[in-house]
Amino acid sequence: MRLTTKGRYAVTAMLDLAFHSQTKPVTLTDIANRQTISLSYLEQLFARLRKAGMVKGVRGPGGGYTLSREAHQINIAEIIEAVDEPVDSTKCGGKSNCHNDQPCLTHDLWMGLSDQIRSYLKQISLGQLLERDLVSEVAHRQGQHSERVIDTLALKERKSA
Amino acid sequence: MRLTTKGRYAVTAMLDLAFHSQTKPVTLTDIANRQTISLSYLEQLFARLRKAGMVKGVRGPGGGYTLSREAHQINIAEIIEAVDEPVDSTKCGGKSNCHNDQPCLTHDLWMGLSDQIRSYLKQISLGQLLERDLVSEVAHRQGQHSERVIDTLALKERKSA
DNA sequence: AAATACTTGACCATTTTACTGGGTTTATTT
DNA sequence: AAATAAACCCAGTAAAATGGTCAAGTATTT
Repeated sequence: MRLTTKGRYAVTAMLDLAFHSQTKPVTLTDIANRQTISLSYLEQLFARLRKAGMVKGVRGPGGGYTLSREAHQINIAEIIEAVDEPVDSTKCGGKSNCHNDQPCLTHDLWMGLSDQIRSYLKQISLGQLLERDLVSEVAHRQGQHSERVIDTLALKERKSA
Repeated sequence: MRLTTKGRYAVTAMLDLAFHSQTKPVTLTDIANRQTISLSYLEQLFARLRKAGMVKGVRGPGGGYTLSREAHQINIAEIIEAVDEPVDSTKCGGKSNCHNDQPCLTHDLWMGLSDQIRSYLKQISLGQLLERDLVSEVAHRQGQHSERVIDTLALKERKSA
């Protein structure tokens, strides 16, 4: 499990999509404008998200993207893994001749950590992120009330329309 | 909190150091050989780890590096943060004029996740990683007994001497 | 003094990231 | 039917990060 800006872009875009696609598909152009991510980069990311079966593309005017599952059925780990190239982090490439090499031991220790993080992110759904749990937590960190955060989202929706 | 190969290298090297520096300082050359990391790259990493106060350099013949704290007093999060350039992941650079921008809202949602991961890694010490907890967990995943894993470490120590 | 070992800085190749720009298909709207 | 709006596709590419090299130091111990 790697955590890079790429994964953050993907999660950000999915959050935006989950929030705005309640009624109708959302165009990548809209997401690009709201989140200040380049359109073509979003296309790359969504090509992977689509192949991973997390979003559905609707062509033609009035089209865009929608979640192919409910927001609570999509977890953060799978979003990140969908866009992240699976890097072979072993030196030996997983060859079985590597049983007694110390690099592979420490590598395994690291992988153990990585797995812990993955399973943690697997427990968190897009829906949860949007709902009170983390929103209110963030709001608290910012010394705001969660109503205000929600208002902010609604405000932006109108502004970008 | 980013999780990249750089952080993995640092944790790997610190694990090696913690294990081999029980009695005397360990040279970066030794770590480089055992872990197949380039010496110069290790030098870069350890320069940061030293500035972060996690290791001490001992100059002169017989010198090398030692932990400046006990292995149980060093957590994984601080190792990673020591070598990771703190990337400003906000678009607005944390300016206060950004209160109502949605990029900052989703950014904050992401940061909330990131904080969770950080605090998780903060709970895990180098010492724990070396001891039974995670070693046996890894050994279990590999279908081995932990004795065998420990043996592997000892084996390498002799081999590289 | 000599050997060892850390320090520092400049440099560089490769890979990944993030983006640009050109298409093509599909579906809607007029 | 024509225009249009959108996904979808693909080749290229600039910028950044990664991982590494080289060289000239400085400090310490023997």
